[in-house]
Amino acid sequence: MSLRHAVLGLLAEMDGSSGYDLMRMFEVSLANVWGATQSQLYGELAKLTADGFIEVVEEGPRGRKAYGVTAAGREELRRWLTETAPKAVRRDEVLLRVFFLGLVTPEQREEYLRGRAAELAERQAGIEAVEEAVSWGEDDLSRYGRLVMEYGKRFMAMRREWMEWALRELEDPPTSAR
Amino acid sequence: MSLRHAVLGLLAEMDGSSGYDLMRMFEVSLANVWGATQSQLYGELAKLTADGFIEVVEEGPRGRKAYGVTAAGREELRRWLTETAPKAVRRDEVLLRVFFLGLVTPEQREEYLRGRAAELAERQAGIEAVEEAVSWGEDDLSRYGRLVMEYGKRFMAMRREWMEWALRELEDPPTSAR
DNA sequence: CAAGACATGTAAGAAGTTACATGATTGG
DNA sequence: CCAATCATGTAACTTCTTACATGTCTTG
Repeated sequence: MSLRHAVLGLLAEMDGSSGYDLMRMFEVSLANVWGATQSQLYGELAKLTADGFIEVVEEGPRGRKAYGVTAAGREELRRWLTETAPKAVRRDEVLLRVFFLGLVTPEQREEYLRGRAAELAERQAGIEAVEEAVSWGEDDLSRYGRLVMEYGKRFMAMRREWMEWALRELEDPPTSAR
Repeated sequence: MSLRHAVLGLLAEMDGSSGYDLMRMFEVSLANVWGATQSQLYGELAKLTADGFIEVVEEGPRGRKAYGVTAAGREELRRWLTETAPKAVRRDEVLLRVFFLGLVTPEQREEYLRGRAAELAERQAGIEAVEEAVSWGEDDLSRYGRLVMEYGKRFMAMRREWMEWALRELEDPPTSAR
């Protein structure tokens, strides 16, 4: 139930946001760590309201609802952060496919890895664009967002290096039984 | 629908496996790239059979069913590998929480990062145990499994380094506005 | 003969995806 | 005035998780 806490956390740091505001936040800053669709977000806002963790603090034009975290919501967030352990979900379709690369031709293997490397380069460019666009302040979200951003950079660099290594490995296999 | 293809791929490389066999395979070799529960696996086997992608090739003791991939299954696998693009799911609860580290005390922040680092060390030990236990041959699964294993090692090393960096960063913040 | 491994399944519910559906406000 | 952006929601479907349920074979 992490989407719930992602919403709660975001709202705790940006009180008075609307679903639409949060959606953009998910797109730019949270995209790399926890994705959410618009549909999911609005649904979760409704559930959080029903559960008393957030409330509508203001209604604006176009039906805009600004939400705020309640005391119960803050407590829930604290509980989540300090009393529950994150579970590592290990699901990576890119790597899953590497497992089965023996089922295609050598050309397709190489094409695959090169394609993924290209995607990575795109994402790297994307993260750098965000880094420049965002005005990094001294608020908590900026402070910890920077840590996450640095992680993203290291992650992508690591993957790229691995892909280059894997390509070399395919070219020149280290056979013990040549 | 990647679980489907994970099962199909595994079965393509290990024809005649049972649900139980595949389950263990998921636990040891696929655990880091695509997790699956027992329940999901048996369900998927039933669906794959209904769709004609796999078939029961033999029935053994204790109700054991050995499956084999059909021609249609092989074609589906090939199609998936060569004609569809993997989608990068970006969901990492460990990093999500880093985003909200401003909501807890400095002690809790440090405790959090140290705790994750400890978990990582455990996983690293686990992967090394698997590496030693598995008899790496020259078959495809071994060949490409080794690539994935190397990725896992690099991934964990990267995370560990990042955590150490983040801990230093928290201790001694790089404030532009001191 | 008992414990442990082998072996398969079902059911209920939570979470996530995709597509549809609608309408208001604002800036050029 | 029209296009873009703001803004919220619903419905159908798929996928994933957790828990329950049952029974067989092998080995010491």
